[in-house]
Amino acid sequence: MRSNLATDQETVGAADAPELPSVRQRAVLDAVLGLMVEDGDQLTMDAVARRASCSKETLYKWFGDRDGLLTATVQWQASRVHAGRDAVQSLDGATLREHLQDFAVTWLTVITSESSVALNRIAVAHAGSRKSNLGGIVLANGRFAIGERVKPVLEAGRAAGLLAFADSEAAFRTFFGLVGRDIQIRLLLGEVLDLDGDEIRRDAGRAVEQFLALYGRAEP
Amino acid sequence: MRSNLATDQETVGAADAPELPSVRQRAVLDAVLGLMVEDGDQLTMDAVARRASCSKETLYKWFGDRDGLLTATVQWQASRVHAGRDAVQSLDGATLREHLQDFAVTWLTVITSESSVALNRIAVAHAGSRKSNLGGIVLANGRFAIGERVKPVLEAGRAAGLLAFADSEAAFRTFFGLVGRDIQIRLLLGEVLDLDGDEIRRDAGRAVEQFLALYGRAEP
DNA sequence: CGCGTACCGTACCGTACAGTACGCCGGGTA
DNA sequence: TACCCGGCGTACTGTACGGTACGGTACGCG
Repeated sequence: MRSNLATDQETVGAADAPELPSVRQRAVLDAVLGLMVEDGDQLTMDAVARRASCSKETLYKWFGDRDGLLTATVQWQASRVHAGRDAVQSLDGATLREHLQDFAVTWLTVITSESSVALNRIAVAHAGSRKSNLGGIVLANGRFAIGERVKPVLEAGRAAGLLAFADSEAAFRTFFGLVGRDIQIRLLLGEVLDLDGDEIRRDAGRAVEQFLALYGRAEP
Repeated sequence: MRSNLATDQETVGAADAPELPSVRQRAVLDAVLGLMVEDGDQLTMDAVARRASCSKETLYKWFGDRDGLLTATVQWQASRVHAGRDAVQSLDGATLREHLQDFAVTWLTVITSESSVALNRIAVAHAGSRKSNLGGIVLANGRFAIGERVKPVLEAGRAAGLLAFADSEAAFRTFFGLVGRDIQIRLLLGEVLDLDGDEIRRDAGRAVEQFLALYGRAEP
């Protein structure tokens, strides 16, 4: 069921069928991303077609309509973010810390990236008008995806006697708050923060320490 | 040239001059708010004029252009949020807790309100395109305004030996994160959360306890 | 070779919406 | 009474943009 029999690509990203885009289609989606980042409101179908050197008719054939194109773009961007799902075993305090640090760094890197900011802006704007659930998709691939990856780690930490909490969702949300703080909303509202790698690592470290201070147990 | 009495209202909310709107103008701005909340993208100048029973020409006369109207609306909404600035004196542990609880409840109430969500959506969407700094205004009246109100309390708490921190801005940002967590982004992206008063109070209480666990000092 | 298919480029259509022009009314002033 | 003038309603203009139609080109296949 893979691509490259260059025949009859159907509408991509249409709600249920996540049928991955062909190479050419991915190029189009990258063009969309590029336009979003450069100038959020210059995202017209004409501009996309020009940038991607394809015809509008092809865009409509592949993606149905403008919303379809945006949806496909969101999913394409999402698909290259959550790379690996890591199995958790044998946690000691150091590896727990390490895992959490990793998550925090990853998350901060994502939300401070230009493409994430641009994408979230589009999705937020879209959420205002009903129809076409871009916001839901972004949430599912961002906030909720990371939650589903972190919670098993937290639970493993609890199983190993390193953490104490009743509700892993609540614990995760606290972690989320400690990591993100006001960063995302400030970026979305147009403030320029540019954190470099060091700053992100420092921030992540602080968040992890605070989280462990709240939920950690003295290691046996 | 002009008799500057109750006549001759100039353009409102034009960048520098915060010249507060007249009663009639406030009614217009309320109409804008109403439209925003009801259906974010139905916010056309025609719709506003119809809703407020005024002519478009008047809108343009008063507010210059669409951005001016939006800006004035944001400022109008902001002006009725931060009601009182409370002088801080004689903090003991209980009143510190109480103050923080108050801030947290206020903030959660604001960010979960429909008008705030709608307004932030507009501002975020606007921040994508340059020109007209709606995002900055929202930040200044939201995130930063609350920060400026909380930090003196934190510093008073430190002066009273109840809190320990080096940087009040950093401490506040942690507080902010603990209070807001993922709520605002989820709402902006279209999730429906509707927290009632009880839930907000519980949430606020948890955040305050966590903050004090991180920054509190055993009271002498 | 002719035929179908996939796609590009461009011209085109309809509509929505920001912004403008103008006629009319009602109330304040003399 | 006459006359301003602020503001209402509505009709109008220009344009940007989503979506469609169509001609032209390259390529694979019988």
